[in-house]
Amino acid sequence: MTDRCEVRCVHPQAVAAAQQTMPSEDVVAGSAEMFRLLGDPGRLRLLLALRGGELCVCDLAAVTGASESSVSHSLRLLRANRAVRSRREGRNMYYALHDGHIEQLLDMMTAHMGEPRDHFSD
Amino acid sequence: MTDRCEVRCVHPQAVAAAQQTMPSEDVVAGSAEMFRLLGDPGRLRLLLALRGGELCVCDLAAVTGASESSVSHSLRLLRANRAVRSRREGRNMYYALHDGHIEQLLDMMTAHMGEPRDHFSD
DNA sequence: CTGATATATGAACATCTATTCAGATATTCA
DNA sequence: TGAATATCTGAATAGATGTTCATATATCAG
Repeated sequence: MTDRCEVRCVHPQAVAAAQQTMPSEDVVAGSAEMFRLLGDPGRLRLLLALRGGELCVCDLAAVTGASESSVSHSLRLLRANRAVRSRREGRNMYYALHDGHIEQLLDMMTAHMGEPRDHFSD
Repeated sequence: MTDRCEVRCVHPQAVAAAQQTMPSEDVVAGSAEMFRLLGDPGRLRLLLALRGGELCVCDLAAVTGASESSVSHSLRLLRANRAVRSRREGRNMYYALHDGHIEQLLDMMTAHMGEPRDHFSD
């Protein structure tokens, strides 16, 4: 990564300042990946359903309207990225939100989306 | 939407409770769309760069390393979904985070990603 | 063990998406 | 006006992604 940039129209100090506050590559990649997981309506519904407490796979399928196979695939992704954790009880697997951060993100976003929009901003 | 579900293994009261706390379809779709926008590393970098204040397109291209065309496409999406707002000054377009909610989401996620991970959770 | 149930998994496929490239638009300056 | 600069836009394309279907695994009841 060089300090020189190819373009000619830059405000150098603003660019330098922005580069310094940019999180590490790992944090950026991890954050993007987590946001991406939350960015699918099916997966998001799964997580929203889990805000009230743990549910098993077929419960989640019933709540969200997706197939159990699709739900299972989604949960695997979510678990691999620590968005949910799982617990087996007999034949059932119970899934829950992994931690409070996830729930905070969900609540913040849904609250934001529920607010009336301001026309005069662009 | 019927109250009856096709599967036989459900815990009916847990499912009913989860369905009641599920946000409206609009809120779910809007939230997913916003999360999806944040879920691309290129777009996420743009937003992170804007935490320190407004920048023009070629500044953003320089900070993130993406082409100006790609940046412009990304900004259009972000603006259409109210993640950023724009302001023209002469030949330059200055972009800024649309509101504090966006910044909160970014900060919460990057802070979460920066934390050390707990091995004993699954 | 055998059958039934709940979940997980792999492959295939159709769909979506981000980038690039070429060219259009808008603004400034001479 | 015409040249130069900054940004935008549409089309095309290569790659990623979510779902389905079929099948595998795991647990329990008898």
